[in-house]
Amino acid sequence: MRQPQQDRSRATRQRLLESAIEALAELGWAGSTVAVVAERAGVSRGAAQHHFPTREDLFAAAVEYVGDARRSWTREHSADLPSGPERTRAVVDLIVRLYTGPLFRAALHLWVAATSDEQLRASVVTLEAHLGREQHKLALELLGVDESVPGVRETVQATLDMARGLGLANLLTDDGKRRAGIIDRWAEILDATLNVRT
Amino acid sequence: MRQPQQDRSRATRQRLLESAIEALAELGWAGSTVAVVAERAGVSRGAAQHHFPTREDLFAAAVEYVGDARRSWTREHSADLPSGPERTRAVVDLIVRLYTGPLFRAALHLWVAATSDEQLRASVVTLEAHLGREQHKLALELLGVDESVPGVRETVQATLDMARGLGLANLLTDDGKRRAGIIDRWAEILDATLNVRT
DNA sequence: CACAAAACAAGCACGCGTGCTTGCTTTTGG
DNA sequence: CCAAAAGCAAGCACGCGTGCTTGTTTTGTG
Repeated sequence: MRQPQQDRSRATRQRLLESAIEALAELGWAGSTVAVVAERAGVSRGAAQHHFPTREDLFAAAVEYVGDARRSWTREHSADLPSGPERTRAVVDLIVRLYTGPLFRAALHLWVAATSDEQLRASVVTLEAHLGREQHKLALELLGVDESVPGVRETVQATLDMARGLGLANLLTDDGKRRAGIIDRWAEILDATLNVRT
Repeated sequence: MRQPQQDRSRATRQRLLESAIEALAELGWAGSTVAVVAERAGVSRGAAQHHFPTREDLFAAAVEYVGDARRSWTREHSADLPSGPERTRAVVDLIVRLYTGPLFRAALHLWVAATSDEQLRASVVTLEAHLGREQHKLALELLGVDESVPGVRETVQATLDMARGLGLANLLTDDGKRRAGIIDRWAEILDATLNVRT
């Protein structure tokens, strides 16, 4: 891919991608028609097809895009975290919010769609492998714990998996209050389990 | 619904439902065409349509069916659990297996499909509300803990949510070894956190 | 200023899944 | 034993989404 001289083209492509993940989160895989995505982006179907010849191409790019978006969201929000005793709770909350936002919804639709689409599956598993490792490292860092201590690795992974599960539970019904209690409790458990911070 | 005099009809309906959730787990929502389901059940499309006039009717019934199946699966497997110190680990393993089997895969496809289908959504949320409560009560019972103790409720719910998350992670890639370590660790944490058993 | 290439718009044909209709077979009840 | 009803098979029409082709506008360059 060479550098597009037209900013307009870039902007259109960008909007197409944003509309794609937006539609994915709202309407699901089957509902995210190229026509729908194009309409949301404010361009014609032909224009969308110009940028992404086939539907597969569009959503393959969308996979990358949603990965980047989740990455930057995490980076953005992990900046301002308290450092006192309530840090653990804040970190858990951040992680859970990562898995309950619209980006995760889009990613979830991508996952299940990838179940029955070989092409998509390949894109998604490689992305999720990278992303998963990154999130794990970030969680270690934010919690200020050492992975070499036995049990820590599994505990952190369990935290991430629990966050995924909470996100899943939040799919159909708003789960806010139940979630808050669980986050509180889990933060307590984490502090009691791997309290090796200064 | 009156009692069907023909066993044959009942059997056909049964096979239709089983094929539906089987197709759901393997091919996903969009791939589970009524033609596909009918073919898997060994009946014609018209026969399927005779039992379930519309596709919605078929999968509405499938929602009930997968709920019953998960219920009976749990009941069936919760019978033979050890009672020694390794019971906690066995219980956690059982719960996680409930969320990693084909039944959960089918349910997951149902969930995400229900995201963009109002009819289906209604069926799924009511089912999941009941089922969730049941699983929670069962988990309390199997673990032998008292919900009135503060924190216990949240901890058990966290366990269920983590199981959901593990099931989700198991969607695209086989996750067996990683899962085993997390289950071990989780059982340790549970024992340390809510050890009120004799 | 002109020309070429890219971006974009609009329309068309094909495949496919659903729902309906028609005809046949088997079972149930009088 | 016969008629009515239910179970079941096969075919058809409609809607819709995708991919392709053609035509128009905009952008960058000699």
